[in-house]
Amino acid sequence: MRIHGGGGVRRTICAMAKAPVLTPQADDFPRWYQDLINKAELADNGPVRGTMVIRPYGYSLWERMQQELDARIKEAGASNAYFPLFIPQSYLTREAEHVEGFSPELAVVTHGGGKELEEPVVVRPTSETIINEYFSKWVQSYRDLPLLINQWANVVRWEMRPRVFLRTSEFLWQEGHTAHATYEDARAYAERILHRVYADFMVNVLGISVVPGRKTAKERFAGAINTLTLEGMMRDGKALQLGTSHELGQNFAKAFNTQYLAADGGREHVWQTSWGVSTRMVGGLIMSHGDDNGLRVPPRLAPVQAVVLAIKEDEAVVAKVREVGERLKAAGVRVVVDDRTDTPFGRRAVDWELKGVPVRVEIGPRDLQGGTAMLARRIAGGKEPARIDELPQTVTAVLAEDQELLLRQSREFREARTADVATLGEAAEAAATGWARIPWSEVGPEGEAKLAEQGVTVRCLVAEDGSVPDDDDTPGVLAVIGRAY
RNA sequence: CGGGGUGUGGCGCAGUUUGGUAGCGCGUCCGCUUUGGGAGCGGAAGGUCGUCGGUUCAAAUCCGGCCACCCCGACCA
Repeated sequence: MRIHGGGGVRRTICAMAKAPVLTPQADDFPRWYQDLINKAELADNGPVRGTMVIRPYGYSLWERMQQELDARIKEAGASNAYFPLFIPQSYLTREAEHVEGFSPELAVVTHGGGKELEEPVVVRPTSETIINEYFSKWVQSYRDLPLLINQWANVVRWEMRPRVFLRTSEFLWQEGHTAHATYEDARAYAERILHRVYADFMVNVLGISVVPGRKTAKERFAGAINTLTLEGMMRDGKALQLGTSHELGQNFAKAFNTQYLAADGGREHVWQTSWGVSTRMVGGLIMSHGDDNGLRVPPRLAPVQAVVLAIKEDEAVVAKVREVGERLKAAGVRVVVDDRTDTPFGRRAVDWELKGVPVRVEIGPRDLQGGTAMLARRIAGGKEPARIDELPQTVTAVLAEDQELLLRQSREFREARTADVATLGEAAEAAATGWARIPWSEVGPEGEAKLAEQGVTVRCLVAEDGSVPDDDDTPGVLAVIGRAY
């Protein structure tokens, strides 16, 4: 166990004698992940295989993600709506590739009201089809375009190998669906969502240094003509797709006959996009920033940015802790006061550390004399005295600083574990510990298949300057390769 | 679906080889002492050992069937 600050040799030895709170990442990363989810009270497994119960603290992380994303989505012009959970099976079969992509993982309802249904009903794996059914009614004229809709919902995809937050049979997400008059409009919108909604959120709020890119044909969403992605590197060097934005072309428009009357009187099929991020991001957050002491939540996301702890039962201490809590709250800090003095201090300190709360303000009788408190930083590490009367400014400054620090760590970790290579062999080797960048011309669909045999995939294609290439064949396009969740 | 493994208090496990009164750690509850890094001591509750059958004086343990779950290989946000 790591001791913050100048605890001294005696305390260190004492602490080291105890078993670690979590399985260390280096010992067994998946086990560490599970331990953390349990001990930080993020989630439990549900009774049906592949389902999860999201516990209050875990759900509060998701709620913060929703708040931040919802604001950005609305800023991009989309409106929220809600479509049904149940979809007629026939809808799914209308877009050939789409059905093929999903059929193995569909949950199908065959009975209702005690009778066998005439037509089975599918539990939505995504709402593309049902939304398109309605788009075709709503879109008549070019004046109805663009139509920009978003939905917050749960979806079901029967997973063979589930993992809490990363791959569950039911998960929560946001799915955006849009219809545009032109190919160019649709493409620009898919890119806008990728960069100004998703990447902005992931980089500036989650503090994850994601790589935006384009999926290869093999990795593309069933029914899309182009899939854009944001890939994050987890602390075990594996990749996690944190969000996607698709150009659907006119595939669904044709399948659902969504046409509009153009200004010149011609009938045209609409051009569409769809895009989503899910509760998988909670898993990504854990695996991007977590360490052997628990989660580390970026301040801008944190449902609890600071906790003020009363070290021991003492009237003056508890009164001061509450007062500090009020002052931090007034300064705009999301704060919790922990005055549960019936629980030992060490237990509470460890619990908050596990939950990744960025700042802990610890106040005991000794601190009151000097008008100071101990300020422990979860992200930068360390513990230092801070003047109680200056806490609102100090805490605010620390939160801002550590938000940047977390992003910097994420970026440096990813860069350090990404190798520029020239051959497939080297790429596969690099994938053992991280990612490889290799000219796409060296890989191609054949190389991609060969890598897949070793459990390595092309995460995305990027241009040399880091931008997202317009197509696979642009000269100089690089493939980012790695193992993935 | 192919290969491997496990089913024992809420959780994690030992006990099975060689049948003989069901145990340990964590958690929970009560009491006292504690509270500056997962507190200590004392006491308590809680299990028809996955399930069905067989062998036996006696089965968690041996035999057979079934069920469930987990891990590794083909899909996925």
